[in-house]
Amino acid sequence: MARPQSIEDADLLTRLSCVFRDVGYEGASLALLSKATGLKKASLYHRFPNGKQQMAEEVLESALAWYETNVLAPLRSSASPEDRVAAVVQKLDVFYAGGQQACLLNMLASPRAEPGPFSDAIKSAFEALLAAFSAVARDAGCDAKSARLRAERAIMLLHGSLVMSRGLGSSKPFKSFLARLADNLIGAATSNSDATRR
Amino acid sequence: MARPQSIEDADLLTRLSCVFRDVGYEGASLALLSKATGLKKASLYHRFPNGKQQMAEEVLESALAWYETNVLAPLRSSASPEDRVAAVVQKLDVFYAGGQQACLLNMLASPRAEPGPFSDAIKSAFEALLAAFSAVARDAGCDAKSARLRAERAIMLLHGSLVMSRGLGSSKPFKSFLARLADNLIGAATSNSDATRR
DNA sequence: GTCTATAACAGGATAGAC
DNA sequence: GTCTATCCTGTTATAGAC
Repeated sequence: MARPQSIEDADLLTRLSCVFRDVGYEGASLALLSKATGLKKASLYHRFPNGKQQMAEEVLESALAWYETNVLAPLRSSASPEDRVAAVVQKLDVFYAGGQQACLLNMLASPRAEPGPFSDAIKSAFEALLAAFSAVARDAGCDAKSARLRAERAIMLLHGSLVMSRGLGSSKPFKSFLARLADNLIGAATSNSDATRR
Repeated sequence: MARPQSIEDADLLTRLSCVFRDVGYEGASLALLSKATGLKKASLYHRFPNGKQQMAEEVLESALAWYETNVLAPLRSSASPEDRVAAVVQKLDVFYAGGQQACLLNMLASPRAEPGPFSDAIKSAFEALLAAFSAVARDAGCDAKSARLRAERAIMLLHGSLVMSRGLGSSKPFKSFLARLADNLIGAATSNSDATRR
């Protein structure tokens, strides 16, 4: 080609992602996105003909692909539950930059129930993580019901810790979540007696 | 006065609050705020000379006052820990409309660490809730350290359940959080042995 | 593929009539 | 106190040169 891309697709999406995660969809102006990527607005439109919405869509898609590879797949591996969770803890720490980067699922969520261009992707992302966490808890000895409860709780703790970290301006809540994830998910899983306990 | 207010302050703040909670600060355009309140833009500026920021500030202030009266004060009352938590569960269900309304602490939070006009209020709101939850856990028999961990966990679960409810378009996660709050906060509080457990 | 320039519009904010 | 009308800036989006 005459003129090469001045920035690779992957890098581009990463930089766009940072903006959306920092300020959300409405807050992400083209000026901001342009500055973050080093590309002028017109160049961004060349890469993303449908504008900001397409950028957010591809950023989300890319993030979910990363999640699938680095979080969901390891959770489904044949390693021991302990090893799987330990690996995922590492990846989550990277993905959320130690609690300093918010989650797109929160920042791109739609008002109340329904519509929004991202609702479907967000919903299925939650469901996929729920299923993957449930599976590892079951493999650790939980019955189906308590495994699902633990998975649900783990997701709540993940997102809650991110919200709290952002609100307090400290990564401590997120770090604390990571430190306790294994225990929450697969600790003392005696397959019974925990459906109604903490 | 010649012309009476067409809407009372409290009602006005409630309606503004709904918009900010639904779409966040950036997403809350004056057009949206105007439609939600029935007041034209100029009228909103008459009530809030500093514009949108002042609206958000007063909405936040008002929400925190409600929280103080209906959540924090009951948590500090002299009733039994069980009764205090039960009362708060009721109030939280109302405040978050059964999980259908997001939390301002999440929707008004600033990018990354620092600045933002709401950061300080948000931070101290988290700290106040942390202290109040801790106190009730201590009164239920937890030692200081595990009480604080339980309080932190409860806040994570609260906000995580709200994020999850919004993402899934279902109030189930929030309802599930409410159902387990008492157990998480004051269940089986034997004052020891739970600092490193789930 | 990237840029400068600009169009078309929405957003926040104000002036002044009633 | 509320309104209509208006201003100005920032935002999204496109055209066309290089």
